[in-house]
Amino acid sequence: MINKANDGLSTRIYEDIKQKIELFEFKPGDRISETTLASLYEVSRTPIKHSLTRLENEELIVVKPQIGTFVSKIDTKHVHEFFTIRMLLEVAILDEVKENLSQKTLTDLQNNVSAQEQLLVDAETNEDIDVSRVFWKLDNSFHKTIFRAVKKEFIWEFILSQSSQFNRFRVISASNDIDYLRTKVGEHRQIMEYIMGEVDVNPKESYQTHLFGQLDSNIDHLKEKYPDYFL
Amino acid sequence: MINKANDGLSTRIYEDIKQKIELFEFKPGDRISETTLASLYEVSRTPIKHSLTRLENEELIVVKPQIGTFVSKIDTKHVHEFFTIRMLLEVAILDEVKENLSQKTLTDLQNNVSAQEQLLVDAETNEDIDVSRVFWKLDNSFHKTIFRAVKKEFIWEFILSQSSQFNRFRVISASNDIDYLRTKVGEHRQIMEYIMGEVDVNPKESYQTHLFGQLDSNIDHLKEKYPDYFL
DNA sequence: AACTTTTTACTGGTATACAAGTTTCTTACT
DNA sequence: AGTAAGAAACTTGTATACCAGTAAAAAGTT
Repeated sequence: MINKANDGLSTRIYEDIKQKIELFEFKPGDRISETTLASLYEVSRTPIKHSLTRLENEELIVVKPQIGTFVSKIDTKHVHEFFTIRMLLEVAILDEVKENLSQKTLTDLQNNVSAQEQLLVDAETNEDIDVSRVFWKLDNSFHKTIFRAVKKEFIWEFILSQSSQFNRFRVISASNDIDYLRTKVGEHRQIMEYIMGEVDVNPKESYQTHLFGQLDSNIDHLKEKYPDYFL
Repeated sequence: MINKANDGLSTRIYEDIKQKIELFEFKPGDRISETTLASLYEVSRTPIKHSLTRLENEELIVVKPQIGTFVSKIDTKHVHEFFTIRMLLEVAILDEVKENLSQKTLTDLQNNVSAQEQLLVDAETNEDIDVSRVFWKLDNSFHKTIFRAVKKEFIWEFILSQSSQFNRFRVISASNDIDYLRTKVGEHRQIMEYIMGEVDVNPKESYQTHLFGQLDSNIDHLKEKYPDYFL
């Protein structure tokens, strides 16, 4: 293998494998041996092992010595916990956002939510658009805007850095269940209206009631549909 | 989120190096080459590299290809951000704790805070006791109790798993500044009294005011004392 | 046929040799 | 002495060979 002055042969491989896992090209439970990957990428086992170590730390794979390396199954308990932490952090800053609401933040949020709602309408009549991909891009932007409004983007960055496990869950959720997206959009509108002072009820309550209920029923539904993907 | 991993050679080495870094046996900025470590532990570079990869993911070391491997300097921005997230999560559940306060939780917290306050008294008259070590053990127990009270221990476990960077800061803080500990104990009593309903003021406000101020002045003080340890 | 033993192929863990880039010291020249 | 070119001593990155343990297929035994 030619060495092309890279600071990142193993980094590129790491990112590629990670993407394959998150897009279910490598499915939960799949065996991915070091030698197989080495011949796939036409490198030796060394950079592969380096990549796998990082993926193991993110719990996207499980290495069983002398037995094999496997794509980890999705731990729904972890998904639920991640979701809880993410919710707590966001709700925790909402009042601060409300107090420091700038015009720019407001229009950003309004435009974003409008785009989300329009996407749902378009999805009804047009099968072609990649609803999932577009939605999660808007979703990411929505939440980042909120944290940026109080100069705490780092919290959102932190959440993203911990979301490897959740990402897979998100992919199979959104791609098949438009009702799930509808609930998320409703949630976003609710958050925005709370920030704008149009409603007084703290979103934390509704999170805890029907939104977590929605998450749990979604988990149950996906467990039936893809029983092999879950722990 | 904690990686249990295999209890193998490289895992033991990983934990040993990690401890050496957190206890400043390997100081921020120190060069720790793979070959040096290999001869130190009397193994080859392979398991060393495996360990270093994991430490690199936790940002406890920085690897510069073809140049060297260095113990990372403490990023005070990260410490501040970590502290913010930790505070937000804890404050976010306080009201829930207050509503579901059990007798056991209450006595656990009271005993814990009493032990902390007694420790401060003892520290005045007895130079021998390892104040730092005892305090942080009590501190850990205090916070874990709070999260357990609402069946959310996983949040505290999550916080701990992200605390590598913060741990080093904690070590040099506590070992030299009893005033810092005094503030922390006061903070703990305040949290407990809020949960007990004895005071109505939400601890979030006091966090934001003098406790974060205390943190910042502590950072400044440590930066003067150990200029080489910080970024 | 059913059970036990042995072989074989595969796995990740480790040690080692070499490649490629950086730094530092040495050497040669002015 | 001062400067610049060059050799030598580092560094981590990668490839490869071998080790130890697992598991399943193959062979032997009853």
